[in-house]
Amino acid sequence: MSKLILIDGNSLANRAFYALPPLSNSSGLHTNAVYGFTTMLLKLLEEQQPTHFLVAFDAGKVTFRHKDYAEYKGGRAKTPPELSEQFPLLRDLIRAFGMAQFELEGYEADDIIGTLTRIADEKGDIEVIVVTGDKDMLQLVSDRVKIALTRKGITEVELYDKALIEEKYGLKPHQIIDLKGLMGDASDNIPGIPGVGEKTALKLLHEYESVEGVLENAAQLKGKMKEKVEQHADEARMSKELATIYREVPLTTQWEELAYSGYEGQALAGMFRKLEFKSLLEKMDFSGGDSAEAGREQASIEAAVVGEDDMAELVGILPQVTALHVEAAGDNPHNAEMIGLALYTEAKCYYVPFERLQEGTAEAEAVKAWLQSSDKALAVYDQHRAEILLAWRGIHLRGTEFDVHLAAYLLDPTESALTLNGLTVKYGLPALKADEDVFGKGAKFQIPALDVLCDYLCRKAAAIHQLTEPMKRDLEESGMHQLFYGLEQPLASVLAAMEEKGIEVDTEALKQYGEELGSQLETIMHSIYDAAGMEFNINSPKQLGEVLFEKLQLPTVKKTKTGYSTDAEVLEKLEPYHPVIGHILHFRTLSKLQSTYVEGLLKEVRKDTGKVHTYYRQTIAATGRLSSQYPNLQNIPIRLEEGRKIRRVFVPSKPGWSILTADYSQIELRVLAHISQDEKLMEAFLHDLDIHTKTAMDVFGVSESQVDSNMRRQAKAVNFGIVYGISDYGLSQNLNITRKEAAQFIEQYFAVFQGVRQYMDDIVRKARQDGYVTTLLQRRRYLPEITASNFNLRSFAERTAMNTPIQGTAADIIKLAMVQMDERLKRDGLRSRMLLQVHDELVFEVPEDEIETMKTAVAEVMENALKLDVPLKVEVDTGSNWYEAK
DNA sequence: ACAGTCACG
DNA sequence: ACGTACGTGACTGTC
Repeated sequence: MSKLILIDGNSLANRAFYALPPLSNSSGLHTNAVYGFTTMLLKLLEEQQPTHFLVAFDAGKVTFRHKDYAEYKGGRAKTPPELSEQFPLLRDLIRAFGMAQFELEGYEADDIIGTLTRIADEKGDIEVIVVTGDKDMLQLVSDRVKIALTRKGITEVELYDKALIEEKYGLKPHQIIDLKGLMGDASDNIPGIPGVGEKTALKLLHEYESVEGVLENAAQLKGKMKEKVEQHADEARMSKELATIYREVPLTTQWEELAYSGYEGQALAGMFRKLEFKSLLEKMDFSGGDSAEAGREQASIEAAVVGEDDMAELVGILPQVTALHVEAAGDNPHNAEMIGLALYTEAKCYYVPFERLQEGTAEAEAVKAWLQSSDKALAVYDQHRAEILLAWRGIHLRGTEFDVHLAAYLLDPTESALTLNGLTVKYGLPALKADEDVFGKGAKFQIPALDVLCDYLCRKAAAIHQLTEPMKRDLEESGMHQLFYGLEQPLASVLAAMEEKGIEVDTEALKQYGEELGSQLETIMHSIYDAAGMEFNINSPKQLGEVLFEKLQLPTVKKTKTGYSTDAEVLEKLEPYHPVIGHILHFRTLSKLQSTYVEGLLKEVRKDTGKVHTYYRQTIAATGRLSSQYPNLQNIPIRLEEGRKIRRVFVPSKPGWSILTADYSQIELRVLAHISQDEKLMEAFLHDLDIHTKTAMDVFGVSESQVDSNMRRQAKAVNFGIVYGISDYGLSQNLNITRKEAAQFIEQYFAVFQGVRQYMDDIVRKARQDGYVTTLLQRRRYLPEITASNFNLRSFAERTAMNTPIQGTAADIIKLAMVQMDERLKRDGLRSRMLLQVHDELVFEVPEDEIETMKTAVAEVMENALKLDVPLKVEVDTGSNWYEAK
């Protein structure tokens, strides 16, 4: 017996679209409907094992139903673009599944399906399952035909046969159209009889069988009901007609064309890769088939653990090694436990437990020398991390030519995982396990048996090798070749060196500061308990909320998902109401300093060196900035004097040396001036004016002497807003003014800085057109949500489109300066060392005799790192610690 | 693991 | 009308 599955394509696509959260691939295509559709198809194939398959689609805007009834489906919301753009993908997907698909101008999918079920009914010897979200289709149910109605979600369906319809409605399948004739259907704009809903309609049908039966017997009805039925008889007849599926569509399709014999793995895998359905790719087994190019099956690879006696063989094959992987346990490479190295050659892969390199044998030394030699071109995964790991063990890795991790970041900086496993999926390479699956996670972390470990790490090295060519191609295609080789890759080594060097912390001073904070906190804590009249955990927002808003009955300003908001903004508004508020604000400030900057920092100081070694993350921030961890040295307090004092504990590592800081002044606004070519803004920087004062003069239309501190403050906020991708709401929040006033400021700003307005308009348009924005150095960020119909998502993407080229170009510039400064220090044989980067600031430690040289050199390098049409300005300062150098 | 809060540019 | 300024990381409390 044959089994035919008929899919109502439009209905299912809609279902999937609204049932699933937004989802898009890296080129900005929305894919949630396609994803839902895919899971549905896979489930049907597995559970039903059909012999025939067809997906039917609606075609043409106007069907015969519109000709009969112009309002048909009127008032229905237009299909959002996020969905309509998925239909072509859906077509491709069905093709990749090897299934028949069909549409016919002037007919809807349900008419095609209705016609096929009629043919099946006549033909006999076949079972049909129709999959749809449309209850009307129940009218097609027969002995041979069942309807699978989607329930919540997408893959869950309820299978209706005659018995179930009888049980649920007490109706025969053909009476479904009578039901709809009476009750109508708001979503298709089918009227029915007003005031008749499902309950009444069913009662009437149980009594009179059909619409016609009800109308004939209208006289027997009572009161309002009688009136309604008589008045709307024509609507009822028409509604029934509209609801009736047309089952005589002139189909030319031959039965054989619907035959389904399964999909071809490579075609489907290719489609999944295009759509970036990573979880499906990983879950499904696409092996088999005759394709020589492996597919995703776990090919067996030649892998060997290098034992003490095998070192000579290893040394022999070193020239053939093309890929290297360094594995260690722990997130922080500065204190991670080394596991070992995997060295890949075309013929065989070698796993080298790290102990092999520490045996002091001639062979071990040869391997170390090889690692440090520039005379090779290896592919690696995360060169920066590998360099740090090896550097702590006295090995200075060189000769790395390509880094698939760093390349993956440039190709899509918003991708959060960037795991090797994820990359193999994306590039259709043999499956690789996730680290978590091999090592376990958190407390369960465990290094597996040697053979498992060897196999896994060798597979990693093989994957790195195989990813290299396609990823280089992609980098080239997106114009980021130079960014990679000229900037990011050299930077990785510069960062590793800075981090390994570390920065000295005066732990005694830090502890003393901690004690002062501790006694102050103690005092404030008691003041708070006294003022509140009770003791509670001030650090608990929940308890604090209860005290302030329930016990003390203070007015609630703002709420969070879970309760009352007690953040600084709220507390500042409450300050006049109760003396406890001021204490709480102060307590918060000091307790933050104590926990994060005293205790937190002390934990990160290495006992052996007395230094902290932050880990700069080069592949985290979507804009191209660095981030800093363990500890984060990019958010050390400065704005408030109390916190700023922390900076005193960051000191030079040698007596008599100084800390030198160099800040870019207004780098983002200068970048904006260059990108937008705005005349006024460029002129301001060409004359090196105080940009906020100048903005105030222009926006408020006053002379320099008339600009008071408040005007300057407001102008400064406007400038910030411009950089962030301005909105009146955001500015109004920041300045505590009304939205209208904020909108006025913005309008006045744009009236003066017309080039900036032009840039903002252009960049958003370009983002919509290309799906991404770029920095001056071609760093790219995709913004799939720029075309969203959801206002919030779209607005966010628009602001990001405005901000990313600015913030990202500033990041490009300081990165360039770092690489150039590193070269400069080497070239001039200076002893000064670069210690930190804080987005627009570099920190060095310098010996006394290099202070003047360095002041000049740093400013020169930073100011000329990239030539813009406005000058870059750098302010340099020195002092005995980070606090004094500013 | 997540939410709330707050430190920085 | 919609409701957020852009980009990060660390700590505490709570579930």
